[in-house]
Amino acid sequence: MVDEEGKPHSRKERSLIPAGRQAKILGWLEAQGSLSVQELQKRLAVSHMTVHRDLTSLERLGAVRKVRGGVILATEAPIVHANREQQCHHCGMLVPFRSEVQLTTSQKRKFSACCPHCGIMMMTQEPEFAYALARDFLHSRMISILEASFLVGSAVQTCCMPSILCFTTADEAVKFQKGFGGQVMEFDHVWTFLLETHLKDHSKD
Amino acid sequence: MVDEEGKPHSRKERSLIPAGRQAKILGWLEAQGSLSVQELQKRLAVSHMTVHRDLTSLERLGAVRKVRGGVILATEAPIVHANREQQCHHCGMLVPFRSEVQLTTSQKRKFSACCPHCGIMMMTQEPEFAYALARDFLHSRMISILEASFLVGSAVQTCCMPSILCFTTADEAVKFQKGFGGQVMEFDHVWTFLLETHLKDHSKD
DNA sequence: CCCCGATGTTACAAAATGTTATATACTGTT
DNA sequence: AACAGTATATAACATTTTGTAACATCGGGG
Repeated sequence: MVDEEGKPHSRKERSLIPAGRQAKILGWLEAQGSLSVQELQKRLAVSHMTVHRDLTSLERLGAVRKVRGGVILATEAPIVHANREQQCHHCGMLVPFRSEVQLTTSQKRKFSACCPHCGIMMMTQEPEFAYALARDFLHSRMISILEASFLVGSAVQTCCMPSILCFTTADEAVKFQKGFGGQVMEFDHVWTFLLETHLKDHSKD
Repeated sequence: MVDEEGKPHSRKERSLIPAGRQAKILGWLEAQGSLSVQELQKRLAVSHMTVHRDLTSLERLGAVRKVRGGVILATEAPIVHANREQQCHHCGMLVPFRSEVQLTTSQKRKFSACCPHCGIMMMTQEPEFAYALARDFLHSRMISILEASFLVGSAVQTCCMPSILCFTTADEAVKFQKGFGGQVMEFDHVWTFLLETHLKDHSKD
């Protein structure tokens, strides 16, 4: 890359070290959601390969997601994970598409659970899980488990007992409850409910 | 290649990467419900083909529905996500896991439909289809479509309109109806209902 | 001096985009 | 209803852009 100064390999006046560049990239991303490699190349005044190397580092850290043409924040990445033959990290059964829960640790490591029951239990036992997605029972969307509403103990059985179904809104949970019974709960409520249930179970023996 | 003003292939300063464009489209759709291809072409400053390609991507993810002239939000979130890359033989969309229908001809040839709507329409038009399985909406089992009960026009939208959900028993269909409305029908009833609907459409003249 | 890490350069394959041509659906007129 | 005219969608192709790999260059530290 030849510029005003001249020489192709003029690196002397780089204002930023790699860590500084990457911090800047993250800051910009927070502000605008996505950035193109072209744009970054210009802003940082480095070659496109250096940009790619920075992005690869950030991606390894789990902070961003490389997409063709640039980067987006990892938190905005579309969930397009194919449902492979994956085992629940709590009970070991194969994860059904319908009730899948994806958990992410603070170090961005990913785990799967077979249903909200196992997913929330994993969260109670491992504070590492900062973040989790659950699949909405009606629409099959993945939604934040913290925002979801749940129907506990309805007539619709899932893999684990009591069955816990996940809904995007409390309204839909209530509508479903009309036909199939059970108890509508928010996340915190399910959390304490499960803890109590399992404590009871354990103290029985 | 022409240069000066009207260069056919001048893409120099694209401000957004594909992922960014698609995010914008979704954002706008959230705000206004529908957008024309023309409008998007202008706003994003790309060719209509690029708009079409973006919309096709989003449609494959299940986020939007392409209609002639533009795109609408798949508001009540269509049941998304195909496990495999299989197309409905009736409408061509990717077959969602949730509402899949498998049809078998008397010569044992197999076809897929995206939902009971398309599946039953295929059966009305092709007497070859001796046999079909549909996926139960609650339990995700495949059951004989002839034995199933259906809930037509409930508040839960699927890929095609009116939405048709498939249940193993009429009892479950009725329970579901309590919360989400619609009309419970057996197979024959759905068959005539669909024929009437489509005849009406065609014989308006 | 040579090694090592970071960076730039180049080359090439893959993806994205635009252009054009053609098929398909709408519109309005008769 | 039939027709032509218009707009939109799709397909095929050419060009540009991008990603990756391999290698070259710079600068610092033993």
